[in-house]
Amino acid sequence: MEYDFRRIENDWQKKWKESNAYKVENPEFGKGLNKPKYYVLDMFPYPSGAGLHVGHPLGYIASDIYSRYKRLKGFNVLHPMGFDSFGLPAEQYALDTGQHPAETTKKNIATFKSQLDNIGFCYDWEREVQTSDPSYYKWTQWIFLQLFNSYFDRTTNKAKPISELIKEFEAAGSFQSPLTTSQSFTADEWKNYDEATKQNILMSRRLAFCGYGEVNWCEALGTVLANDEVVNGVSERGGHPVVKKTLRQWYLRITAYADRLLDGLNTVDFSDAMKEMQSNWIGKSSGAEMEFRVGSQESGVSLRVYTTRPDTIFGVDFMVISPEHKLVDEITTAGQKTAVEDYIVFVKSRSERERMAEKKISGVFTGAYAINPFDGREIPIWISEYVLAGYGTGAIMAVPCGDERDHKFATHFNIPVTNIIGLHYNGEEANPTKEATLENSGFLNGLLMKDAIDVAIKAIEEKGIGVRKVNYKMRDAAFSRQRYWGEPFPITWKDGIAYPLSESELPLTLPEVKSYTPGPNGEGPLANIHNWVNQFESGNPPPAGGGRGALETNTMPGYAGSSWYFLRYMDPHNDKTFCDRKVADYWNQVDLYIGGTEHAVGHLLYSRMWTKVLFDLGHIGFDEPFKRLVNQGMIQGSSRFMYKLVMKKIDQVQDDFDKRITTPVFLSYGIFNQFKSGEINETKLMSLINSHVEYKIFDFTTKNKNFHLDAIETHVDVNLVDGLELNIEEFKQWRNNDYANAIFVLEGGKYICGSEVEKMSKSKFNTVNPDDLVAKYGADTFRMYEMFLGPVEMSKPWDTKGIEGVHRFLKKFWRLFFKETKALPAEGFGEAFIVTEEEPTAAELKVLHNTIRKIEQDTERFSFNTGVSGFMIATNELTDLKCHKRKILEPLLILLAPYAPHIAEELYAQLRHTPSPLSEEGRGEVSVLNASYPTFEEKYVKESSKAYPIAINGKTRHEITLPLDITQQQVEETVLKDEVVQKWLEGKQPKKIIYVKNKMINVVV
RNA sequence: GCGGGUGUGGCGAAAUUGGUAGACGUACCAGACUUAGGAUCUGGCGCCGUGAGGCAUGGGGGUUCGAGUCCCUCCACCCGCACCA
Repeated sequence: MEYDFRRIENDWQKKWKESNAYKVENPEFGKGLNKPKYYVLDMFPYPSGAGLHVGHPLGYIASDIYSRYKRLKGFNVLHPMGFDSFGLPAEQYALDTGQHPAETTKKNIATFKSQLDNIGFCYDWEREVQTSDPSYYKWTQWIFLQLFNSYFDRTTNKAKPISELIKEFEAAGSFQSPLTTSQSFTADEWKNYDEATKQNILMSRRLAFCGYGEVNWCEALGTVLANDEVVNGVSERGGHPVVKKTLRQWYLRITAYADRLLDGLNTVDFSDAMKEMQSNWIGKSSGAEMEFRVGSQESGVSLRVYTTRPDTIFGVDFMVISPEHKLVDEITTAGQKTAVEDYIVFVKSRSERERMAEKKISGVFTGAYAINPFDGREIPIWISEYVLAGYGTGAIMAVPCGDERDHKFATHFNIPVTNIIGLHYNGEEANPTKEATLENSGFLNGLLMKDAIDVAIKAIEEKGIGVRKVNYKMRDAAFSRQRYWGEPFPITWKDGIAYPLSESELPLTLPEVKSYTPGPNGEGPLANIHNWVNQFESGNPPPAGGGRGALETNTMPGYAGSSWYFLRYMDPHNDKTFCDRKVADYWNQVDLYIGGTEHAVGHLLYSRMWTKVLFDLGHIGFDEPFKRLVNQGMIQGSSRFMYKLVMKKIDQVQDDFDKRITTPVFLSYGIFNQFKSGEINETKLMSLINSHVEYKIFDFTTKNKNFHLDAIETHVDVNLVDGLELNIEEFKQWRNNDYANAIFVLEGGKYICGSEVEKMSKSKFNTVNPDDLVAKYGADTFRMYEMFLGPVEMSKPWDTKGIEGVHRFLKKFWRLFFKETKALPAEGFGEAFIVTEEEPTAAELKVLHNTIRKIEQDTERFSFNTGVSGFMIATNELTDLKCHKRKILEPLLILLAPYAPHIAEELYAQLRHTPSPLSEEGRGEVSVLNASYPTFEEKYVKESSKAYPIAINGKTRHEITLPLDITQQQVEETVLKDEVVQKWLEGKQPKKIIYVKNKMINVVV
């Protein structure tokens, strides 16, 4: 009987669904309370219109194997899936086509789900979450209100309800609480403030707050973006230009958590690269902030700088302030006014991108001088782009002998350099060392720089001109978007004061709209829906109405819903709370989180922060969401190119003269290269083409001087190419027979394509759809092949070619159970089934137990590629042994079940002599899903002897089989007696014989 | 520039602690069985060499009885950050 994967996979997927085989119970409701829990999570997908390609399931398959493995190992495994279904593309699509984002999202989710189900994942779909579902975003809004109603208490480093801050203000004013806004007040003053003042002060302390600030505005998308959504000065999605703009926005006070986000990295198992990316993003540095008096004593103007190297204070040769600095106008002298103004104009004329692209040194002198507080030196103050307004104080003290940029600047503008590190500075380039002994440095002379840092800070503090200070690169996260397709803020505004909706009013659902175009003044589309915006305004009947003002018209960003979804899976249908505390305590942290590196600084930081807030407020019992993170590599596309002949007008780069060629002509890769290199000229090429066809394909001759022949590279669908060879017949039918008459200039009778590794995308025609592969080879083959490609963490280009090998393996595995005959015997499967009840031999048991050990180890350490190879080896060996014994095959099936669940389930059922698919009675009881993992037993794989490699001076020359319990002396005797060894010794006496038990023997001459 | 990663046959890759480099699979070559093969099976397959043997894990150096693995140095490619004071 043949391995009929289509029938098997259909049957079992249906059965599993009917029997709810993947249902996961929470302990309260189910049995199995005594099982330990294990939580495996995939980064849920954004359901794009393009559907899944073969790159997506890589991580899903790995997590699915691991989940199934853990289940067989006796764990209660939570392995859910859902959809991150709010977001820009659906809305952009709505703008273009008028289709409601909810509609397209629904359609896309259906596609994704069917694609995922095809592959046979063990998700409990009853736990599915969709971030755009009101029953889900009700709780996203609820968590937002927690953030809104909390502040970060610096003394305990924890979030606390804002009501406690109010109590504190009422009792003691602002003085108890360090780091208040610039204004400080007494308890009495607080009580006398009007409501607006009070609310303003409170707003400046909330974890989710609204304020004015510079944001990344993307005109093309009509919205602001968070810092991690801007890449190289353009939007991550779409690559549109992004500019700085001051707007009223919501923010998350993630900076308050900077230290805890950093410290938390020590408690989780993430890759070094991932931890590094996150800590770079947070960008903590410590040093001092200090004031320099500008000009004379009487001026009263001072310049505040931030430095990590206060030890270099005597090496300050100039100051630099950013072009946007507040003091620019104030300190610029009359003489420098024009120069400074010109420079500011120049800076403003350049976009962020240009600024990044060319790093030329530029700057201008203000004419003003600052005074070094320790030696009274006059220090010129310059303006330059290389000092950023957004970091530190927007001003620096420049120490050219120790800082590369300062040095370049000094050299460029001929500013004299003070050397405070003696021979460590060579006059040519800066030396940023901390190990040098200070010179020319007043009271710091003779100190090692790294020790002087602290001494200097103390001196600065004693003088009252500055303080020790920690700085972060990370900014508070912009949390509002001027879009429709996102969670509405449960906030109304009245007289400039934000009022939260009450919990019972959630979810605040999105209104139906007809148009998705933005509202006035950079507001989102919701601003146009007046009924909706004013639903809580007086005029509407209570309780909703009541004069509470207009709703906030921004919506939350894409990362809102994904910042806590892992909690909702635990308790997805709870309508009393986002996740019951007892349930959260049971499932606890995600034990294993699998996803791509692209979320290193966005999603991961946000969800870590939200977890910490929910922890601080007592809603959950852990403050890191993900115990272990594994990053799957990206599967790149392997693009294929064809070379199409075109006519180009002389001097014209772009062309549309294709029309002049009446029949498309494609050059094979080699011909194309020869043509490009000039080995083949136009005339020769024409003759090559004409030898293929009798008719003329050009409506003019190449003699026409205004035109010349050229060939351009175009993508061709990788699915039409076998390796590099184009399937010409299939190609002719591509795109509705567009190329039915195309002419191909071949090499060696074949059309060879060019190739290149690129990102997998529809526009490059290099995507491969898992559905096609599943249809052709089956889900089990597909799963195992994806794993067989290489280590999960590694990026690699997709190549369909090797899939045959994995498929052959499964067929061979099948033949351990069934005789392969053409037709099904009339009675059914019985005839072909060749499994026996015989006792296994030692050799067979050895194969089995070696395999148990290998698969278990490889699965544990995420080495699925070698795991698959382990199955192949076992199958090859058992085939050679002609082993068809149940006692060997049954445990083997359990090992295989996580990797290839369908075939394992089918054969497991066959072993139990039940008809397949299972009869009603048998269902559930015999499923391989509920089997228990076989136990490795050392005794079956123990050897009594080993074929030792014999090396002479480290080079393997020979092999001798020796018992394992042999002594060094016996080894030496046996080895020296050996003829081959004698030959290599050439009569000399060995200096030493190294014997490593069970490894090797080395004879040193 | 800084940080992280990777470099092994024609290709994807193995080698878990320093111990027979190239498992497993593809591709390719030869053969068997077949009306047929995109089925299956057998054998070969790092490079040079008829052979003995020599050379091989990006290059160079080192430690060691022994190095793909450890150390130093250089090179290439990929990813992330990029004037962060």
